[in-house]
Amino acid sequence: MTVQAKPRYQQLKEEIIGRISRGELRPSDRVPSENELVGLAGVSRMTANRVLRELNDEGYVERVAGVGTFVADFKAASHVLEVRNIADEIARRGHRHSSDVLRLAADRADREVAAALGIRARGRVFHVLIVHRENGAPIQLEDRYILASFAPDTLAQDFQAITPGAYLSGISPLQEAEHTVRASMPDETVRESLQMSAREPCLLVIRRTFAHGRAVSFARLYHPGNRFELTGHYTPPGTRQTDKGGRMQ
Amino acid sequence: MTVQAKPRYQQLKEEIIGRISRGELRPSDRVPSENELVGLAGVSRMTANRVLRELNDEGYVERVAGVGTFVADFKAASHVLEVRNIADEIARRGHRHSSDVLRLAADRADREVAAALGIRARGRVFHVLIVHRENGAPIQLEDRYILASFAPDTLAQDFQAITPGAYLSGISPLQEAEHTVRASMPDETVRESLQMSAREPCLLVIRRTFAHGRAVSFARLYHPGNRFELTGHYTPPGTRQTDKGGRMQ
DNA sequence: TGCACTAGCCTGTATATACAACCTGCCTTG
DNA sequence: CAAGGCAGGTTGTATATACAGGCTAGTGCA
Repeated sequence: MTVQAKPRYQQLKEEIIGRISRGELRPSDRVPSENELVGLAGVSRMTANRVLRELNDEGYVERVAGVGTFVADFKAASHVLEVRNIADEIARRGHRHSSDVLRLAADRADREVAAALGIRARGRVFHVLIVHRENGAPIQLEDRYILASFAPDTLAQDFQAITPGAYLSGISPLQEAEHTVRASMPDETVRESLQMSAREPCLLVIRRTFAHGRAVSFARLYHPGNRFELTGHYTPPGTRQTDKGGRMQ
Repeated sequence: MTVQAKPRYQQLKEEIIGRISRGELRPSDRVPSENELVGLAGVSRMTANRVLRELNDEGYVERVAGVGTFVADFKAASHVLEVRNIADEIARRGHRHSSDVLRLAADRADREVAAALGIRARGRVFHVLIVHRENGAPIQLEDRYILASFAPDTLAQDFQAITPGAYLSGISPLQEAEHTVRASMPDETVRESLQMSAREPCLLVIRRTFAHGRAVSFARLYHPGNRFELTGHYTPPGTRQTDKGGRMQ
C-alpha cells in the first residue's frame, strides 16, 4: 500500500504519456518546452529536461534543438517476438530440460556455413548437433557451427550441462544476433531426430550471432510444428519491466 | 569528419561498456560509484549520475541504493524478432503491395474469438479477410476480428488503402501486442487463397492487440512457407538506432 | 524588393549544491 | 555475548545556474 509519492519527473512523464495514449496529443503535435514545463508544473528546468529527455530516449517524442519537442509518430509499430534460449524457455514453463549430443567435432566449413560466418570455405569450425527435450519429448534439433578461433575450447565442453548459446555468451557478453524464421518440411534426418509424424511441418529458426562485429556462430534450430511455438509480447517504447506491478498476468 | 568532441557523459558510458564487452568487468563486478567517478574522471557528480543511471536504464548495470553499482548478468539474452506491418515490410524491400478484401462485415464472435478478445460469445465484432500481395504474388492471408465497440467505423474503411493494423493504431496509439508463431499445414481455403502447392507448410502468426489494457483485435496471419520468412536483429541493450553509423550493412 | 543580421526561444551539456532514503559494518551499550 | 544504534558511503531526486549551439522570425539596412 506504500502511498509513497512518486518522484515529480515520473509523474510528469506519465501525465504526458497519458495524453498521448488518450489521443489528446497526436503525432507531430508540440509538447510543452522545458521552460514551459517549469512554469506549468513548477519544477526546475533540469527536472523538465529529464522528463523530455527520457521521453525522447523511450521513443515517445522527438526533440529538435532550437525548435521544440514533438510527439513521435509510431510508425506502424514493429511488434516484437523474443527468441529465448531453449533451456531457459523450458525451465520457465516449469518443465524438465534434457538433451543428447549427437555430434561434437572439429569440421571444415562448407560453402553455406562459410558464407554465414564470413570466412573462406573449408575454414576451421566446430560442429555441434544436439536434440533438446522437454519432459522427454524432443522439441528442438540444434545444428550449430562455431568459429574455431573464437571458441577454441568448444570440444571440451559438456553441452548437456550448458547450452552452446550460453557457452558462447559466456566467452563474450554483449553479443548481437540475427534471426530468420521459416516454415518448412523437414528432411528425413530431422524428422527422425524429432520423432515427427509425416506431413508435419517444422518451424525453423536460423540464427547468426556476432561478437565484436564478427559472426562467430551459425545455427539452424528445427522445431516440430505441433509441439512448439514462439510467443512474444510487445509493449510500447520504454516500458520498464520492473518486478512490481506485472502487467496482465 | 566532424571531430566534434563527444559529450563527456557519452565518453564515460562507452568506456564502461567497452570494459564490459572486453570482459574486463564481468557480471556482478563492482562499477566505480558516482563519487569515485567524480575523482577518476574529473566530472561533477550529476554527470557521473547520468552515466550510471543511463547504463542502468539500458540494462548494462544494476544499481542498489546504499550499496553500489554492479555489472548486470546478461541472462541468456532473449533475442528479438520484429513482426512488421506487412505493407511496410514490402515497401521496405522496394516492392509493390496490393491486396484484395475478400470479406468485410459485421459478425458475431465465436467461442475462440470471444475468448481471445475477452468478450462474451456472440459479442459484436467486425470480420476482415484480406489477401496481401507482393508484386502480385499472394504472401499473407489476414483473418482478423475487431472489437466493434472499439472501432465502430470499421465497415467504412478502405482496407486496400490502409491496412487494418494501421487503421487500429491510428485510433489509439501505444497499443500493446501479443504474438504466437507456429508452423502448420494450411486448410483448403487458406491454401487456395495463397496459391500454395500441396505439402507446403504455412508460417502462422497469431496476434492480439491491446489498447488501454483491453484486447481490441485478434488476427491470424497465414504466410506461405516458401515465400515468406520473419527476420530480426538483436543488438545489446540500449543501442540507439541513430542514422549516423549504421551497423554492418 | 531582397538580403543580412540579430533577438529570442529552444535543446544539449555541465557544474555545484542539497537533502532524503537505503544499506553495511562497526561500535557502543546492556 | 547479543542487541541496538550510529557513522559513513551510496543511490535517488531536485534545484539553481551557466554556457554552447541550433533554428526561426522579424527587423532594418542596402
